[in-house]
Formats: sequence, structure tokens, C-alpha cells
Amino acid sequence: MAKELKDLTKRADNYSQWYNDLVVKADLAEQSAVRGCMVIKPYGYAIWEKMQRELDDRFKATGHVNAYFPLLIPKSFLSREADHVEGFAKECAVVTHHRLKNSPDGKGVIVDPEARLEEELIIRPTSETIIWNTYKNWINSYRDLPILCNQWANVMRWEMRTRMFLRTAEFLWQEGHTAHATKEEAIEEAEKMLNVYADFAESCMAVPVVKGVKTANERFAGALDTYTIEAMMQDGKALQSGTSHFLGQNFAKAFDVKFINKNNELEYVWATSWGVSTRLMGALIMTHSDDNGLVLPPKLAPIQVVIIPIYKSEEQLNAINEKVDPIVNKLKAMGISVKYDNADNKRPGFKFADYELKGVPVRLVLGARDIENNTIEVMRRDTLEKHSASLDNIENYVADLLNEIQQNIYDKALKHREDKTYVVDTWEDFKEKLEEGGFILAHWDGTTETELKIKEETKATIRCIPLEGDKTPGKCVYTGKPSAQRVIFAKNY
RNA sequence: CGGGGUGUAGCGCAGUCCGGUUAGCGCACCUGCUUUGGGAGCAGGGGGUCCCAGGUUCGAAUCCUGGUACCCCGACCA
Repeated sequence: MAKELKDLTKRADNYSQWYNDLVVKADLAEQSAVRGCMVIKPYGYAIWEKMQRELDDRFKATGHVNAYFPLLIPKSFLSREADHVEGFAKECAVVTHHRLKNSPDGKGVIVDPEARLEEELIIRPTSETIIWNTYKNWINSYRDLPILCNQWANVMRWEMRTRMFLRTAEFLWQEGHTAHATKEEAIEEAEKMLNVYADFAESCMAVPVVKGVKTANERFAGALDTYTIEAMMQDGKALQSGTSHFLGQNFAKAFDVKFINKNNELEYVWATSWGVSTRLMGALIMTHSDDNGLVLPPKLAPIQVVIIPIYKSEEQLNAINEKVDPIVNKLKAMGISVKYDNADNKRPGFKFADYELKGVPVRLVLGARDIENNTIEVMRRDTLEKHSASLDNIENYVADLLNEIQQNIYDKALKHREDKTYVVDTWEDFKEKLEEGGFILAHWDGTTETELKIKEETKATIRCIPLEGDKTPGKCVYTGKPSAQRVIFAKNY
């Protein structure tokens, strides 16, 4: 499958061409009239809902609660934290008026010049500012801490260039914002949430990720440290899939959020923020899909099993219906989402192709032939293999198969990443391996200057400084200066 | 903001260079019959401000001028 996809990417002008086709065909999304935004169709949204539920459960399990903050942020809030405004000022949509009126020339409506706002409002590009302005009123004493809030929301960033799912102007996400009494507790929180994300990516999405820390250059605007999970797509490019930030006291100072600690001293609170977005759906598609369409991990597939009847007469269909009903009931009782598609306005071949495009993990086919033999045809989406299985106990067989598929696509993605991860020690090798696409583990002298020079020459950036794995010191691949450990270089989305 | 490309039926496109019947093809859609174990076949049918405005001409999808929208590549991007 990987080979076919590679050919496909060569055939297409670029990856996003293929990606766009697939997504549109897969009924996931289509472009809306609004530049750089996306419509998430019902089937695509069903995947997002499953992701939300899984993440939300993990947030609750780690003591977090949901809340909701306003969409519009007063302009003055954005300027409180210097790095933050530097990072976001260039990509904000601004609300300047609050009213329209009929155009004097009788054609349509115009913005009423009388309705200009005293202070412009910014459509949130992220909510740190408005949340910290609110937290100020919630926090007086160490007894008020920690505050562990999350919100599910949409945000807007007026990017110069957008890419479906990966960088849309408006996107859905969750953003957690926490306040702590100590530095240690805040760092622990940021690391904890990074682990929550990594666990979700690997065990639900079947997407292997590397946990690491961002360099100063790639850090979130206003953070002291940014933790990240980085995934490798099938073309070898990296995708930042989730981030968790240790914000230090920057936002507390900007919004004057102080508390009295146990020693009766006034102190600024310590903060974190963390988020994942609909970009994860892009990661899901780009990690597992093949030439036949989506391949969804069973844990996130809106339809886990589809059953298709094959019949020549109504009599035969009735016989099949009778056999299928108990199977559907048993599967449902086991918590497996199953669709029995006996609509007679589409032929079986069409249904086969259509559900493959949608990434349904398991397909069962039942016809007169099977009923005679007490069998059923089973096809698994990840390998496209099909074979006959006994009708007896089919529900347990399917349940096991779903687990196997979940594991198999993870293993496949992990193997792909390992095959395309290179340990490199010379600058020549660095440039050569980079052409092949993939992760490059190389030593780096720790300076932003070197990082930028490498980026300029090769377009590769440091995706992260890995938290786990080999920590042996060495010499920078570019300057030869001392390096504390290898870091991951890659081209990224 | 720079470079390139494209606007013709719901979708994908041909026709434009070199102006000339009633603007065409594939998919999709509708009707009927036959079909149904890998995207059905045949027959018939419906659907168009050819992106917009102006100009040239007996005549413009086609030529000219201006505008506009979208896509791709860069710059930008937690």
C-alpha cells in the first residue's frame, strides 16, 4: 500500500492534490464559500465526535472540567503579553462594527458607519487572554488553585495560505487552560497532558507519535516551554499533532493574576495551556489512507461493521434479513456500531466500493450461497483480504478482528516511521537523507542561529527535542560544536 | 504581497489559437425493461445568464479592454 501511495503522490502534482480528491470523494468535507474554511459533512463530523468523546473522557479522568469563554476578545487584551501579540497580531480577524443598514442605492446592505465600535473586537485566535482576564477574578488564595478548565470551541486565524484540515482559517479544537500555585505543579501538568495526547493518538487513532520539546524558535508565543507530539505522514513529512505549553508566569503578570500562598506571600500564578484540533483528522487520513480511500481505526470509525446482502429475489432477501437481524443485535449488544445496508437502490459492487472509500473497518457479505453453507464473507479494510467465516459465533470473530485491525494499522504506521527515521552524523548525509523524506536524528549545537541556517539551506526544521530515547552527547551536524543530544529534523506541514 | 493557472449543466472537462448551424462529452439525475458475489446494460429524457461589465463585428464561449472569483507554488504559520 505504501508503494502505491508513493506512486500516487508522484503522479499528482503534490500531496494536497491527492488529499483534496480523497477528502471530497470520501464525503468528509467540501470547500465552503468562505475562504480557507471548511464544511465538515456529517460523516466527517461523526469521526470528530468520537475523537471528542475519547479526549473528553481522558480530560475528566485527569481532573479537568469543561467551561466556555467568549468568541470575541477586546483588542486591548491581545496587547498585554508582548510575545503573544507578536505571534498572533498578523493573523487576526477584527470586528469593527455592530450593525448593517440598507444601502442608499437600494442594492443590498452596507456597514452602518454610525455603528463603529469604540474598541474593536478580535475573533479569538486562541483564548489565553480572555481566559486569564477571567481567572483574575476567580483567584485570590492558594485554596482557589489549581484551576483545571478546558473548552471545546472554534478559533480563527487569518492565515495567508490554508490547507484543508491541516491549516484552515477557522477550526474546531479544545484548549485547556490551567492555573497552579507552583512552577513544579504547572510543569507536571503540561507534561501530563502531553502524555494524554500521546496516549490518545497511539491507542485511539493508531498514529504513533514522538513526544518532545520545541526549540525556542518553534515555541508557542508567550510560553516558556512547548511540548509537542510529532507524527510522520506517509510521504515522510512531519505533522505537529498536539501541543502542551508551560506558560510560566507570563500571562499571570500580563493580567495581574496573584494569589496569597501558604506563607502569606503575594505571588503570581503559574499557567499551562494545551490543545488539539481538527488537524488530527488530517493526521488520521494522511497516516492510514490508501488508494481505495480512508482507512479508519476501529476505535474512531463511525461505522465499525457494515453488512451487505446479496440476493436475486425478495424471498432470498427475506431469508437473509432473518439471518442478519440476530447478528446485528449481538454486535450492538457488544457495543459495536453496525450498519445493515439492505437498500435495494444500489448494487452490491457499488456498496463495496463506497464503504471502502469511507474506511469502514470490517465488511460482512451474506448471500444465498452463504446461507446454504452457514458461512459469511468477511473483508477487513486494512489489508483488503477477504475470506469465509462460520456464521456461528460470528460476533466474537468480528470483535477480535476489530482489535486486530486497530493493532495492525498502528504497527504498520510505526514500522513506516522507523523505516524512514535516519541517524545522521555528517552534513552530506543530512542533505541526502532529507531528500528521501522522513525524520532525521542529528546533533545540533542548541543555537537558534544554526537552526535557522539549516532551515534556510534545506527547508528542514527541528520538529522536537525528543523526551525519550538516546541522550548521548555529540557534535553538531552543521557546526561541529558540542551537542547535548540528537534532535529530530524534518520537513513539515 | 509576488509567480503560474483556471472560470462552459450538480461534479469533471472538450471547444477558445484560426469568430459562423440549435454549445458538446463523461459521471450524476429522471423514466422503462433486464440485472444484482466488486462501482450494471440497453433505450429514452431533463438540466446552460459559456464568471461579470464594456467594446469590435452582419454574427462572440471564441477577438480586445477592464474587473472579479477560485486553485497551485512561494513568502507567512503554536
